[in-house]
Amino acid sequence: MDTIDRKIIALLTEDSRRSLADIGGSVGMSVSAVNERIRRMTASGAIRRFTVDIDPLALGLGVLAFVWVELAGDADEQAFRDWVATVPAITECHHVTGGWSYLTKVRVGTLADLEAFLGSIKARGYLARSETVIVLSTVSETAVAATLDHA
Amino acid sequence: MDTIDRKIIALLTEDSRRSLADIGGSVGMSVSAVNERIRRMTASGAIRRFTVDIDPLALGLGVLAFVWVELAGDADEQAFRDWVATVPAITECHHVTGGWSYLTKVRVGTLADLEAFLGSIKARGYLARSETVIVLSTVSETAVAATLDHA
DNA sequence: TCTGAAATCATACGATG
DNA sequence: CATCGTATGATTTCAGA
Repeated sequence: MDTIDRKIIALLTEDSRRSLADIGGSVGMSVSAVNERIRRMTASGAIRRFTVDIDPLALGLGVLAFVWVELAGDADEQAFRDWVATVPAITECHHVTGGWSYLTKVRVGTLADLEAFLGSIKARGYLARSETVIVLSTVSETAVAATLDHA
Repeated sequence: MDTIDRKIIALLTEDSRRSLADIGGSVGMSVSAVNERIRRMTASGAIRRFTVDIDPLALGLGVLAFVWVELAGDADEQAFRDWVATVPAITECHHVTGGWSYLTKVRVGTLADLEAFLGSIKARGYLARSETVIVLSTVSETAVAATLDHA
């Protein structure tokens, strides 16, 4: 993972449909060298996958919220984690420091959907308490490799 | 945006390097029809871009934190938003309901970097107060279109 | 890592329902 | 108007050095 790899990642992050020739021109390398580097980064897991960035609104997911969760004392933590992975509305779930156990990021279509979602967590008995913060607007939401200097 | 469009999005989210022929086989359509649909969704903004999903660790970004921000009473809110967009460490920034003004998601290499980052916010005079929550582990972090049923 | 050939693919176009 | 089949130019892939 050298400077050239990082530059390739930055270029692919911008547009992963760029041709190998195009990328090669930007980093001063041949098509096959670039191809080999991408293959290696994909194999090592540095590049997790080639994907598309979708506008949530296009999928009818106009409501974004963060839900803080404190698990009930008798809750099965592993069962909670397994369940989280199966719920489409939960796009992120992090185990965090501070007064709460988990922070989840939730995307749903309407506030009614959000209410239903919160109800389903409660119904499963995972919750000791929770707090929901609704996003009014998003200032920025960028990929991890937006730039090359991250000092 | 019908069922077939959503299926195409789901397939591209999994692997955007799939060939049009492959996708066409999955949705029962010709190469040209699939191509036209992808072109249309890209033009309309439903597909924002083709990109790669990068492992933050591969870029040396091993520390993830959420920072709650309450802007100072005399802070220039637009200046804050503009500044946020220029800081590589800030991967997300949302205007939220509740006791805080903004929730930011921050990725840095080390806790020292995190400390430096917090210092730079303070130095700019934006803050009335802030609270930092550090992520211990991430249970899930999926794309928005992971499935087709989001009811 | 490069060059060059071979295979695969995306794209454009006219036709069809 | 969306979809299709075909032709063509571009692109990825793979061999050998």
